Amino acid sequence: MNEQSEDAQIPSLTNKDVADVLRRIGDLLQIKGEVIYKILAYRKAADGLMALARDVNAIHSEGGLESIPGVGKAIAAKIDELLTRGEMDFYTKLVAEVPETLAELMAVPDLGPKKIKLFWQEAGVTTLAGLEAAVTEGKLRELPGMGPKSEAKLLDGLASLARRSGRMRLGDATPLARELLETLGAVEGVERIEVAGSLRRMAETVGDLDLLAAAEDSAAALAAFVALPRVARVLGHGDTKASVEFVDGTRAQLWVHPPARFGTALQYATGSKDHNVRLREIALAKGLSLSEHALTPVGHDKGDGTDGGAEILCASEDEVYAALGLPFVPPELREDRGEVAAAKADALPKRLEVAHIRAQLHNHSTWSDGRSTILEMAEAAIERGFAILAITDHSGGLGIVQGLDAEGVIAQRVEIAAAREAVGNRIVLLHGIEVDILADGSLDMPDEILAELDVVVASPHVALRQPRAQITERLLRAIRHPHVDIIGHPTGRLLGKREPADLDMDAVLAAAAETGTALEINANPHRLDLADVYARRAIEMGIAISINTDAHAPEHFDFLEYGVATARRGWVEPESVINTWASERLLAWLGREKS
DNA sequence: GCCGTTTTCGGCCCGACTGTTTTCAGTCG
Repeated sequence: MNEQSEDAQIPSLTNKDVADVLRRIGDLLQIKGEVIYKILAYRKAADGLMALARDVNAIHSEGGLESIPGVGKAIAAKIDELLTRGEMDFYTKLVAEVPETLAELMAVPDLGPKKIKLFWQEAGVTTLAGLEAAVTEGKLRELPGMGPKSEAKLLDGLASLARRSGRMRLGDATPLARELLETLGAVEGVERIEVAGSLRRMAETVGDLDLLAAAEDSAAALAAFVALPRVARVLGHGDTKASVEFVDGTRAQLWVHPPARFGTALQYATGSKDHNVRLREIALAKGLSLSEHALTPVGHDKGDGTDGGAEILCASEDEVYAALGLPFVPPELREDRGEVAAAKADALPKRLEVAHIRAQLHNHSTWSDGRSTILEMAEAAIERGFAILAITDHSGGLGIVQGLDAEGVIAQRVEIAAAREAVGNRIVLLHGIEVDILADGSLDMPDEILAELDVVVASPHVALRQPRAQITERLLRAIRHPHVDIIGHPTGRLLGKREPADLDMDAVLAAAAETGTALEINANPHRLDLADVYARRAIEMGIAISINTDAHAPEHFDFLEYGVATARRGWVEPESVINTWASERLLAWLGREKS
């Protein structure tokens, strides 16, 4: 267990808390007018903390802060101060100089550090409310670079900020993007169209939708894009790209490039920014400058137009990576988390595919909160080609959900048997349970019942806000329980709604590794729990991963692609995922004696 | 402020778009 907060004065800070402070420092320094690279360093350090699979407090107590990517001597000293004293002198002095609330203005679209500084110093604007008042009262009108359009843009931006509810979940963005691809793909002259950006990298949440089309003439595609019925406002419309805001506040942009340059353009637009920086470094080492348009020999005069033959055009991303001497790097890995080095060494993870998943081990029926009968779920699973389906209804302690008690489980056997009869040898139907991990760490079902079930998924549902020591101990008890095969959605997070439980993940992962208990990547797009970074650390520790859709109805099996994507982003290979195993092997594993 | 099969110092992307500009500044990705 993590020793911390012995001094009750100092609140325990999460990785996100520390990252937020660093990010705010970056914003305030930028408003102050500090050199851009110092600002970028703070943001990079914040990113490094967010990508961490370990608790920063644990790393701190080991003296390893500088091992965090983007954290060097200076930032490490500042984090140390923050974690040790709960305060950071540098930050205290900074906010005395630059009002802390100015950082929130950075979220206003089309408002950046220069204007914020101007408004602050010349008009006393320090808050969002103050900005709105200043615009409305015309106080900003006479400032340099301001005009009527800029005023209107600020009011628009403020309204848009108030409307926007943060980032979209992958599961919401994907169907929307597919619809857009279909519509825009049908536009005359569009030869190809793809999603790009964080959506193509299958990040768990997406800020806006990036689309990229290949066409010789960009005008038609861009015109169709800004004329989409769901467009509320056109934010920009140029020769090669346009950006819009939909009626629901979602923002989207479309780039159009010639087909011969589609590869570099797609690579560029997919990012991540840091991955692209790595690639450009490699390109430069080869005497090439990489842009969205082409690979251009350094020194090549782009201005005179007479020497254009020297450009290397790439119609596909394969060609871009090949030109750099690298194998294709799948988009999900492009986060600058070591994938470029792995590509160089030809050591990229084996790619997990949806088709590798043969078993679904966490599913519900009408016996708890599912919408379909056991047989309906089984038939749907057969249709999708699964070899094994486990029905794992909730145990009773959930309160809101009508779950099963011991008698209910026994009664359910009859229907399981009937369903097995009906499906014959078309699928292996397992009788399992999703047993609740109660607030005290005990399981909501007698051991003798659990012992007889084919699969036991143990999940936390209630009291997720317990203090770290308590909720961690609770999970550890479940992990060590002899009959628990899989821990379902281990942190209990709901994207955009509920923060993950304050778990000591080091302890959780160590216990899972020691006992051979599998950890779930829950593919429900509201959860995606474990998150990619933890999944990656889990497989490094030899922990078995189970990817499950937690289906409450047949169509929920479609969530599988999100779970698989999360696993890929965690560098998980097929072998580490028990759902990919041959049936005999998986059944033997489920029937094993735990250590 | 970070980082290194290109460096312990000198890089760290730069082009598109908009609005205010008569030649450029700010923002964004």
